[in-house]
Amino acid sequence: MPVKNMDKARGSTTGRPIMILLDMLGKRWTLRIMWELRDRPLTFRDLQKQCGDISPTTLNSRLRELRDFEIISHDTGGYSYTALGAELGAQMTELDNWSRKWASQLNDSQA
Amino acid sequence: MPVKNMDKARGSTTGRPIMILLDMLGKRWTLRIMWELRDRPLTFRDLQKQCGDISPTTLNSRLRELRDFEIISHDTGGYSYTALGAELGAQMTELDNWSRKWASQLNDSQA
DNA sequence: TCTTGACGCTACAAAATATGTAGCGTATCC
DNA sequence: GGATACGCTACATATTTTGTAGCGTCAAGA
Repeated sequence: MPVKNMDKARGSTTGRPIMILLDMLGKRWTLRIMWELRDRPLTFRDLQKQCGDISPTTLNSRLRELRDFEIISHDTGGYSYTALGAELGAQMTELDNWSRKWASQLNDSQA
Repeated sequence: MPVKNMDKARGSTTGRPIMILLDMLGKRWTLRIMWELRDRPLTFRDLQKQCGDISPTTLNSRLRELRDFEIISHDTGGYSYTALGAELGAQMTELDNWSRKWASQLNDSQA
């Protein structure tokens, strides 16, 4: 089942939600932005600082996409997850857990 | 705790595992490749077909990175997850579940 | 043995995407 | 009204990705 207003997603002609999601998350900085928002709202400038060397052009373009898809929203407190976005944000924590395990195993195999 | 041989990750100077992971997954096609491998091994050419219009240059570069990080391996059957990679692959299923919920909610809010 | 097919790639110029710096317009606080 | 923080936009440069072509290896079949 294709999704409305998701037609222009980069890598997908099917319109399948997972393809649209993978396409969006696969753009540079998108996952990082989701990660940085994991436990508090951040302003545009906060995000620039947290992400180090992201350009404002790119940051704005990612934030717009995340807003269009209702994963984040913007109000006076800054940018933060929507209710549904928070569930995706929770996956960031899973990735963090996995990455720690991964790092220790890689160190072992190189010891 | 920085990770050995992860120094050249694009977006991160810290060497923190999560940063390296987000950086890798944030490159175009990496998530898609992980997704396509979710329930069977695929050859290089299978992956090209499944991914539609990925260029062999990019595919090779992503596969190399995933192999270097021991997330996938390559043998006579094709490319497939390592044991640890499979745990990351399982997250792909979570993303799929989330994306379906997301799609139906987006459709509602646009109805 | 010759050919056909699949395999995993590499080369390289062109196109798309991201960067870095500068700075604009608005609002708020003193 | 001067200083500060806000969310951006402009635009030339740099990096990344694409698309097409094709190479070298191997194994099966005629």
